[in-house]
Amino acid sequence: MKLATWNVNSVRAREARLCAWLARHQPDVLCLQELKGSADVFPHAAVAALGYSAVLAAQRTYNGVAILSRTPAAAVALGLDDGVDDPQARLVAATVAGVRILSVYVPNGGEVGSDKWAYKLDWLARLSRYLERHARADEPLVVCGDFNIAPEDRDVAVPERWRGSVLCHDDARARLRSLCAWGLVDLLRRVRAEAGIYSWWDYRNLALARDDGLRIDLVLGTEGIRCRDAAVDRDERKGEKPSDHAPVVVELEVS
DNA sequence: ATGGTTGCTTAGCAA
Repeated sequence: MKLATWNVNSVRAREARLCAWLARHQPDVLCLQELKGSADVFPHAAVAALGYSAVLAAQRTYNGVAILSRTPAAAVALGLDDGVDDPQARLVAATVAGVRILSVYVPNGGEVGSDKWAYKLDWLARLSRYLERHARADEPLVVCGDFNIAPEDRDVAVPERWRGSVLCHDDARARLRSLCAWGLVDLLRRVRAEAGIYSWWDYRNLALARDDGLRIDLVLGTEGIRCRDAAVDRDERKGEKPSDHAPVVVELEVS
């Protein structure tokens, strides 16, 4: 199974790029984050013309996640389903070809110490509880998306500058480790150990030209998911009107 | 260095 995850930073602004990318790479599954629009603005017809169907958790203006697949998704579920009154569309789950797939957009967190920061840490704890309630570590499961966390310093071009920030803070990293302790591994790190692999570069300060990036888009998998290959499509960050994130592509084997 | 850029929505917020 070829699976990719991509924060598109508005699906409307990225429709042409999204369709071109799908046609070129033809993944079995593509998880999207930051649709930034209600369900009615999603380009269902355009992706259908390329052979994909999409399921989404969407809202106006902010957030929004989707799972696109060539074989239709089953058992679609939206949100964290924990009784919390939370209008933010940050999780969609579906089963494709026997694999349970979660497309997640973890809160950015604003500034450390802010309300948004508390929401981020709480959201990560709620995601851990979601897995405990709705999933099993001994079944094939992928949790992928924009985690807004660089797991380790090797995932950051200039670790000193980002130390203590919302993307690198120890508390956020600890929540991610807790999530993984349930039974998930960072699949890219099963096949690539080197530093210098990033998935997000700020639009500002010529970050891409200086390769001043962070790897905050992750594909986590249970033991039954083997990763044969993983890479970031850095070229997709270049050219006219790119997202500030590049797609992460993994080749999986399900056992 | 509290800047810088992009997108949504209409000047300000979020990232």
